Amino acid sequence: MKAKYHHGDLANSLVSATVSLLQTRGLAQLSLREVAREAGVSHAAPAHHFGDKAGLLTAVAIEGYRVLAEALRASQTLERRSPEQRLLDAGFAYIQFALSHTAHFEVMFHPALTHSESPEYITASLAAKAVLETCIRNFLRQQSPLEQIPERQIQATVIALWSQVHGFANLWLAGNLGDITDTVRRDMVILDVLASVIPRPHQPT
Amino acid sequence: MKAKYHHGDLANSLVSATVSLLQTRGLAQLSLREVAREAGVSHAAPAHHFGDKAGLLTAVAIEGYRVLAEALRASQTLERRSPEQRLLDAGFAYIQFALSHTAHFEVMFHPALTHSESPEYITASLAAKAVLETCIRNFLRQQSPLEQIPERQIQATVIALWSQVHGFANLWLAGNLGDITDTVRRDMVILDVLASVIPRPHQPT
DNA sequence: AGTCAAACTAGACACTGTCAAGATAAATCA
DNA sequence: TGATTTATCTTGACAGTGTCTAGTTTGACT
Repeated sequence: MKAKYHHGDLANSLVSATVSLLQTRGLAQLSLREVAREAGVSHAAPAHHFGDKAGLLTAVAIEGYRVLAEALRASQTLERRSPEQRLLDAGFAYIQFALSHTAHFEVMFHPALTHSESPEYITASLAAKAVLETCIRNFLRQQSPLEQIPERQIQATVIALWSQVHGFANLWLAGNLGDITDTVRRDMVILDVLASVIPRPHQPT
Repeated sequence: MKAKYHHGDLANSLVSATVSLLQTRGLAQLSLREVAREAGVSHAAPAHHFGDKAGLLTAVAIEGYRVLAEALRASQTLERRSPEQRLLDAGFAYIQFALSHTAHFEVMFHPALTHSESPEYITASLAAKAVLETCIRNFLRQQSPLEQIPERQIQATVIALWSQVHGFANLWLAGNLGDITDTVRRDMVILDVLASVIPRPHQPT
């Protein structure tokens, strides 16, 4: 806040300003110069810290992956929950994150906007995915504790459930589920949808 | 192709050029001026036909919805298919469309890029969604022909299945399913995932 | 043939991302 | 402490962008 030459924590301030502007103006209207203006620095300051626009958005995405991973972890700490409930909790947390952190979410899943090959990005991304996978593995293990589930089927389930919640969030954010605006009904729809996709005791194909 | 002053079919040519450039350079690098260059006209020609950049992308999105609707319809014309197979056909067609028309798909589901409130857009969008919904309704009807399925559950199923294939396509395009690069295994994964989400005979919760 | 509207061009403006060079403050070290 | 080095940030410039206005060309219609 102080108007010194050396800001002190400019990098973080720029990320915050970016997220803020993404939420208000949207991705298409975002400009490095406006971010700089919002943070009260010169127009070239962001480039110094992040290299280029993609670098700044990379920082946003990494922050997003960390928040998502933490939200997924926190969703599993409730007590006295059945395996199904735990899985629902994870899916619900994923969707909650997407809908409440639209700026992060959008950037996270558009690798063309970021330096998605950078080590920090890959690390953060894989870490979040690992938490998600653990949730599903725990569910499968508790659901059929005796028999060995083939790895192939586990992977398919991970992809299926991830696709489910991810697609739901995307369609919601894109306005394709627009009939349901009421906030009360919204939670019910999410639960309905999530509940309908929990794998039943599996029959081999 | 003729270098006349009046191009004759410039609007369509511009849409084609846009799709072509989206596939090669990507959304972030797309510029109206390059589209104009690609089509061999002046830099302001696109604006005349489509108003602004969003207008041009709106035309791309509408074209996408039409192609998608047609692909879904075509997927249901195979003979001697079980209800489950028909549903798989529809889901498979949706994913095939997304992966083979990435430019359209990306624009279709980012309403901020387009004039998504325009009548033609809404019409095309709803038409495609209606085809998708019909596929799922047919499946549900044939799966349990005697009992009445509550509309609420039908809607939840539509959202669930749509989310599934949509999320799968998105994750795939974003590179989050990157472990699977082999084309042969790719189809198997898609089928695995799709098969794992077909609703079993439903038990009330 | 003459008129008019549509199709397209030409030029301008403010804005953008990025680069090079300079200014300033902090940190390091004698 | 004082000098120097280093990271931080500014300034100015450049090509490229979307869009606006005014003009030019063409085809169609009476």
